[in-house]
Order: sequence, then structure tokens, then C-alpha cells
Amino acid sequence: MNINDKIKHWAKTWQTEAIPQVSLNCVIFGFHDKQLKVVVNKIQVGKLNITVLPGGFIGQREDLTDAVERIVKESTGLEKILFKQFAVFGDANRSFEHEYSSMSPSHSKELEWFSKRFITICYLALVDFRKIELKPTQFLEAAQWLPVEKSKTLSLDHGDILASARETLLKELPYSPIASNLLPSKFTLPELQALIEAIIGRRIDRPNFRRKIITSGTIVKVGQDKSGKRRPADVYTFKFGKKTSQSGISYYAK
Amino acid sequence: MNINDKIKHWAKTWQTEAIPQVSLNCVIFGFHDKQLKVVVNKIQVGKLNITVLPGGFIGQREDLTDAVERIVKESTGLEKILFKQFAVFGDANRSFEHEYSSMSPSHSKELEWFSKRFITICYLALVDFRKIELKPTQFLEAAQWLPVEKSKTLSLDHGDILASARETLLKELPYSPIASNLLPSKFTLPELQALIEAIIGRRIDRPNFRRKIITSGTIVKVGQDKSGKRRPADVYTFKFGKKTSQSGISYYAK
DNA sequence: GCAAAAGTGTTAGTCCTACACCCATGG
DNA sequence: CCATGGGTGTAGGACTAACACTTTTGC
Repeated sequence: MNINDKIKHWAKTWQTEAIPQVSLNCVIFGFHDKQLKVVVNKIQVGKLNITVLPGGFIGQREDLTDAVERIVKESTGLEKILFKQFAVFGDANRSFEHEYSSMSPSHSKELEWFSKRFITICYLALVDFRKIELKPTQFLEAAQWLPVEKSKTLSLDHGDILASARETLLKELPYSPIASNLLPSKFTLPELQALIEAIIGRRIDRPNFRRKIITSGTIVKVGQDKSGKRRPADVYTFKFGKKTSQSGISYYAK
Repeated sequence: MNINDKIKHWAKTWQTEAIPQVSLNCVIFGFHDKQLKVVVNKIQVGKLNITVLPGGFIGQREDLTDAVERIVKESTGLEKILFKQFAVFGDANRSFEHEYSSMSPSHSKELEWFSKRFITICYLALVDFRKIELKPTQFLEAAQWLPVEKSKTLSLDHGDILASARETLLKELPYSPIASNLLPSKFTLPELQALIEAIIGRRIDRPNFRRKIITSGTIVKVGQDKSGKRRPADVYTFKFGKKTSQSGISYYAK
């Protein structure tokens, strides 16, 4: 058998029907009330009640990044946000088979596709909680914020996906300007500290935190916040260039 | 339109034919002659001459990790190796379309599938250079080692994939026992140092390197190497538990 | 003036860098 | 005995953790 025939045989072996389907999921983080939260969608069809991370599919001629932006916009309305691909989940038995049976006891042809085995490419996204009013998406009952601690309530393997996203966040974010994507553009140091403490899951010494973040040169003082009931805190903002893309991070300045 | 109808409409919109195909690529690193190298496959079909990273497809009911092990074994014969998923490449226009035209000027039906748009899930793998005798795989002319500096000679976007793999290696490996996967189980400190220097791309101070690696407790002295022409170097080996899986790394001890 | 939150200072310990030095071997 | 590469010691600086202290506000 010559090379050409071998390659033809290879093509015949694999083909579209022999390989898994691909989907995409987004872990959209927000920060509110000293808690780190993520956007989830609740779907109720018949007696089936599931909670999932926002997700969808990739068009035949659509960039992965465009698909992410489309899906994030669907759930949050936001357009220029920070996101990063962090994992792919693809166990051999990863499918909606069980959910499909509940949704469609008569096994309708139209829904059969959902029961296929899916590999899902996962992105995490960081958004400013205050900018968002969550609305039901196309065909989903409602989008809402879920504190990250409650990852257990997610369906499928979406709890694992969230856990993996948190690990990535924890590794990549602390003390980097990425944090700014979870905060309003102007913020106080205690606010920033509370955010970072929520991400890393432990308290930080205030004096040391201040020194570290200030000497890093990533923020600038821009005023004072007189609204509080105690001593006014200094207000800072992040210093930016524009798009700082370092190793797989798409970074849009506000 | 009720939820049920909306979901049916959604399924109809997407379906198998509306989404991209998935493939898998492996960047297999080895270390030899003070150089970091990767396994590449050269294929020649007609006048077409391309150099690619080992790759393939994922079976309908095959775990991603099984697919990686299968593909690595195909090129190297090795079975229990360290590997890690590090990126997904999936531009909208990512396809073999051009190569397909050259391979099959008559546009044969059998090969058409290869010209589709592919998203590829990428893994890096670390192997002991000395354990491997590269052989031609099924339908490929030859597998061979390519020094990482020559990433420019790779076809498609495989040069970018290699670059991304190196970045990941650089971020995750230094001073960690992962390095052991690129070395024989017994090695001298100068050997280990040369490896790490090749990965991070700069020289390290010898005394400081020794201290750091020894106090880290990851290696143990097991003898001396009298084979050299100079003062004998101490021989070390890595201390292991068995499978240490930290954050997405599948780790097999030798 | 007191409690509470914001912001500043100081000190001791740790780790890293750079470099000087000593040791074992082959020729 | 000397060139070469392997192995050890040490002083200075940077960074960090811990905690004592001061400032500003509302009540």
C-alpha cells in the first residue's frame, strides 16, 4: 500500500462521524459583597432541573475567541472583557445522555444530537459585577450569580470545570493588573485587598499588601473616597497600556 | 415558542455539520547534546513536503488522555510518560485546505475531510531521549528529532504550537521534578543544570543552582560517575511518590 | 474621646546573587 | 603541576512577615 492509499484509508477511518463533538463553556467571574461569584444558567424542562455554566458551540467558520465573546455577551451583555482559555474537558463518557433521556422520554430525533459525546473547551472571563444586569438568554430560564463555594450545585462536570477555573485564577491573578477586570476602574486598596483575599482564600497583612501593590507600580492614586463612615480611603486606578497580551491572555483595557 | 421548541430549534441550528472538527497534537520534548528537541513527522506526498508535530484524532469513545498516549506511543514507543494539555488552537481558517489541494489536485472525495476546519487540542510530553528509537509511523515517511530553535521549519501553525509549548514548559518546569522525565533516572548535577539552562535559555550560577536543587529535597545522591575525564561528579536520582497529579498534570514515576 | 477603619514605620528573618575558594582528575 | 570541571563557603542585598504605631472619621 503506498502512502497515498494509506492516507486515504486514514481519512476513511476517522471522518466526521468517528470523532467527538466540540462545545465551549465560560466561567464568568464577578466580585460582589466580598464574595467571588460566577454566572450560571438554570434550565427547567419538564421535571428536569439543571444548573450549568454558560456555554454553546463554535460556528464552522468562527474564531474561538469570537465564540467566547458571543457567549459572554449573551449572558452578560458585556463586550470587551478579559478572558483566557484554561482547560479542555473530554472524558470518553462526557455527554448529556442522562439529561437527554429526561428531556425527551420519547427520544425525539431533534434532541438526539445533544446526547452525543462532547469535548468542551473552557474559558474563564472576568467582569465588573456592577456593570451587569443578568437576563435570561434565548432559551434559558434565567442567568444568575452563584458564589463559587456552591460549585457542588452545578450539573454534569461543571463543578469540576469551575474548580479548575479557580485554580487557574489563583495561579495567574494575584497582584497582577488582571484583578482590575473584576473591579470598577476606581477602587480603594481595602477593596482590592478584599478581592484578592477572596481569590486566594486567606487574609493578607494590610501594611504588607499596600507596600507590595504600590511599589509594583501597577496602580496610581487618583483621589479619596469620602463616602464611607470612617476615615476616607485613597482611591486608585490601574495604569494601562492598551492590549497587553501575555501568553494566551487576551487583555482589553477599559 | 415554548422552551422545548426553542431547544429543538437550537439543536437544529448547530448539529454535527455546523461545527468544526477536533484533532490532537503532541509536542514531544527530549534532551540530547545540550539541546532541547522535539519529535516531528515529515510527510511527502507527490511534490508536497510537510513537517508537522505528531498528531491524530480522538475516537468517539476514547478519553483524551488515552488518545495522547496512543499518539505518543505511535511515534516513540513509550507508554508511561509525563504529559500536559497546554493549549487549543482554533482560528476560524485553520485547515489543511492548501495542503489538500496539493495532495489531491483532482479533489478526491476521500481526502476532502482533511480540508475541513480543525480545532486542535495540544499536549506537551516529556521523554527520555535515550530510550527512544524513532520509527516511521503507519503512513508517515519518518519521525525525527528537531532542535526547538528550528521551529520555523514546521508547516501550518505548528511553529506557533511549539512556541506555546516552550512557554508552558518554561513557566512550569524549572526546578521541579518534572525535569526528571527528560533525563535518565540517574544523572549528575551538571547534566541537570544543562537541561534547565536549555529550557530557560540562560546560564545559571553553579553554586546557587546546587544549593537550590539540593535543599528542595527532590533529589538524592546515589553514587559517583567515574566515567568522565575530570573530577568525578556525584550521581543523583529523583525522589518520588507515585502518581503526583497536580493541577492537570498526569505524572507517572519511572 | 472612643471605636473602627485607613494608612505608616520598624525590625528580624529568609532567600537570592555574586563571587572567591578548594578538590579531584587526566595529561 | 597545571588546566579543567566538580563541589563548598560566605558576605551583601533584596524581599517578606509580623506587629506596633499613627491618622481620620462618625457618633
